[in-house]
This record gives sequence, C-alpha cells and structure tokens, in this order.
Amino acid sequence: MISLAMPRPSAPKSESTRALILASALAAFRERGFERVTMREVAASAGVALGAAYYYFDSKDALVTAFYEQAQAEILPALDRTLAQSRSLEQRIRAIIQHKLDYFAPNRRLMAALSSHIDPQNPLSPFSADTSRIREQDIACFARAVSDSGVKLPPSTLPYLPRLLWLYQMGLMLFWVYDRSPNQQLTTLLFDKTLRMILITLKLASLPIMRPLHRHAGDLLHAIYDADPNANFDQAPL
Amino acid sequence: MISLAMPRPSAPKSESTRALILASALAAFRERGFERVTMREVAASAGVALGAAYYYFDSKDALVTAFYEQAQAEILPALDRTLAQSRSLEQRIRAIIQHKLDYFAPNRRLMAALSSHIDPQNPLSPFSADTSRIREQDIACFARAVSDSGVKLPPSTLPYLPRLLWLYQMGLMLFWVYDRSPNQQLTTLLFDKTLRMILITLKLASLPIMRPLHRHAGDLLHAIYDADPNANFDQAPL
DNA sequence: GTCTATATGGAGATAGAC
DNA sequence: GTCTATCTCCATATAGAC
Repeated sequence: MISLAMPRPSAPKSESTRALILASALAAFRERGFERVTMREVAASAGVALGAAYYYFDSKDALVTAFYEQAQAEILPALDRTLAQSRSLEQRIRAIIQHKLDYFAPNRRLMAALSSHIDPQNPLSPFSADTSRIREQDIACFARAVSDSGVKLPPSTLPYLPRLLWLYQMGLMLFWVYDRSPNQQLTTLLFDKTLRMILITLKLASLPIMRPLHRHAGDLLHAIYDADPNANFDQAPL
Repeated sequence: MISLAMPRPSAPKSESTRALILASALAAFRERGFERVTMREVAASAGVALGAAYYYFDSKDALVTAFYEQAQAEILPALDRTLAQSRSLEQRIRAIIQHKLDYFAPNRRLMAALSSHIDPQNPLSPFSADTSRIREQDIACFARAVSDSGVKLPPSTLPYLPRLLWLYQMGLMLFWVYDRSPNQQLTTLLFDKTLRMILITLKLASLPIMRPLHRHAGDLLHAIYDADPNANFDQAPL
C-alpha cells in the first residue's frame, strides 16, 4: 500500500484557481464572443499567468468542455425532478430539451465553439469517447422519458429510440446555435413542429403499412449502433 | 467608355500560378491531412513565396473552397447526362449522390475541413451567401430529379422537396467524412437504407392519415424557407 | 497586377522557480 | 503540485519591388 493518498476526491487546494479561470473565461466569452477572446486575456482577467491557464485547461476549447460538464451536472437533477412528475412522452421530451435551451441561452454564442468539433476522434466532440459519460447520462434521460410512456414500436427499433431522440436534440441545438431570428423564434417553431410530427409518427408506426419501414430501420440501426467494435475501424486522425 | 478591358474573362496571365498553388495544396492535403499542412509548405512545394499563396487565396480555408468550386464545375455536366437518361426518382437521387461520393473519395479527409464551418455567416459555410451559387446549382439538380418523376405531395410541401433532398445529401456526406468503417461501408448502408425509406415515405405520403403531418410540415417549411428576409435578423457575428 | 520579404499577434509547449 | 517566464510555430497582414 503506497499511501492513503485519496482522502478528498478533489482537494480544495487550488480548485478555486481553476474555478476562477473558468469563470473569468465564461464571462469574457459571453461578453465578447469565444473567437475574439484570447487565452492571454482569460489569464489576465483571472489574474494569473498564461501558463497557469494552460495548466488547468489543455486548450482554449477545453474551457468549453469544462463548461459543458459543469452544465450537465447542474441540469441533471432538475431533469430528474421533471421526469418524476411522470407526464406524457411529449411533455417529457419537451421539458428535457426546453430546460437545456433555457439553461444554455445566456451562453448561446459559446455553444458555437462546441459545435465545430464533429469528428468523433476529437476529444471535444459530443460524439467522442472522452465525452461518453455526459452523452450516456443524457441518453439515459431520454430512456426514462420513453419508459412506461406506452410507446409502441417493434423490438427491432424500440431500443434505439432514446439514442435517436438524443440525436434529434443535438440537431435541434445545432440549429439553435446559429439561429439569428429574433429571440431564436425559428428554433421554437422547429422544435414545436418537429416534436409534434415525431409523436404523430410514433403513433402511426404501429400500422401494418409501416412494416417495410421498420425492417429497413431495424437493419440500419443495428449496423450503426451495434457494430462489432473490433471490426478494423480506421483509427487514423483523418 | 473607359476601355474594352474584358476581352478574356480570365487572362491566362498567371492563372497557371493559381492552379499550381491549388494543385500543390491538394496533393499535400491528400498526403498529410489538411490540419498538418502549413501554408508555408503549400507555398514552398509550389515554388512561390508565402505571400503569393495568400495573393491568390485569402486563407487556408479558401483553398478548400476553391477545390469545392472546381469540383462542382466538373461534376455538374456528368449529372446533367445522368439526369437526361430519365430514370426513376430513386435511381436519379442515387446517381447524383453516389457520383459525388465517388468524385470526392480521394479527397475525403479534406472534406472534413469544409464541414467544420456550419455557421451561415462564415463565407466558407455550405449555407453562406457566398456559396449560394454552388448551393443553388446543386439544389437545381434535385429539382430536376423530382420533376416529372410522378411524386405526389400536397402543394404546401412539394416545392421544398428539392431543398430537403439537398439537406439529406449534406447530412449523408457529413456522416461519410467521419466514417472510419472499412471502405466507408457504414455510409453505403446508411445511404441505401435511408433512401429506400424516403421513397417509401413519399409513397405513403398521399394516404389520408398523413394529413396532420402535412399541415405541420407545410407550416414549418414555409416559416423556415420563405421567412421575410427583412425581418430583423441578427447580423452580429455570434 | 504579381509577387517577395518581413512583421504581427496568438495558440500552445516547456523549463524550471517555488 | 502550482505557477511564471519564455519560446516556437503558424496563419495572416503589409510594405513595397518588379
């Protein structure tokens, strides 16, 4: 036994410095936009040297990831409460996504930085292995929203519904980030209309005429999500 | 009359230099990946000074745009021929998209650079005003594929079908760019399955039960695509 | 108009002080 | 472990030669 060296998971030693740097950065980003803010300014406004900022955050983008993680931690409990009030699937999904839009609204411009990394090999990507914890938590929310909601889907597609809803959320937020309409009203409309259409489609899905669609969807989803991870996928950085 | 100063639309003066720089850049990108290649290397391998490269191309990204424009010019005639052989809607769409995938395959990694600009305000974005000419040409292809194909859709949604198909194509290519499966076989499957599903859905669309979907879709599409451009949209750079 | 030489400013890396 | 000072490399800008 080397030592009992993990009594406090995150020693408050200088956790405060980290928090200070992050807070300064977010304030600057909100005020002047992510692109225009330099790491030098972040460090200066936090009262530390440039190297200190890089000691706590590997890159400028890492600040965004930290914000994203912090946000997730703050949002989850609220979603738990909302889901507990067991309402309809539509109301549950609406509540989940709307809560996130509201939460992120003050930092909407900052989210643009997040959305520029789509490559799953990029650690900052919402699809990367590094962000899988956040992603899984998020998908779990949709899984709870689906459970005991009475959705009727064949077993070949039902298991993928939470992941598809998560993907829907990501697409919606991507639109929102770049939505310049007054008060992002286009996003509101897109959200409302597409969600209604999804719910209608889920109801129609049990009709016999939809059978061929299910077959194709099931095949595709299985191949994409349950692909053998040992298949020789290319690990080169593009 | 100042002068007859436009006899040759693009004087071959040193159009060749431009072509040389572009070719050198593309070769380097193919070989070592867009990110790892510096403008210095591009200039050096073309045998010109750094400034010369910037004289012809405003930025490193502009090289990608130039490639994209060149590609579009080379692809269009081929698509014209394909569409003239008036086949079914499915075969037409399949031919259009497959031709692009084949054409871009050698430069697939380069396309990743294109896809990192989603912001419509970014000149390099496929959704920007600057790339509207390419975009419109591309959408026109899908419009021709739809025309006289016998698709039955209500007048509230039919006019948007070409644009939706274009969007479908963009999404598919985004997936393709980051698809590390052997020979991008996952993309092939995604393409095949989703296209079949789209065609089935278009056939089912005339059923009366689909009426509520059409209403929502029509409202949404009208708001998104036919929005008053004079509405006070935010022009700030995020 | 074409192009070279040189300058600027920022992201990220690192050596070592404490 | 925490942080400062300094360094490298690059995209991009610009002055001016031809």
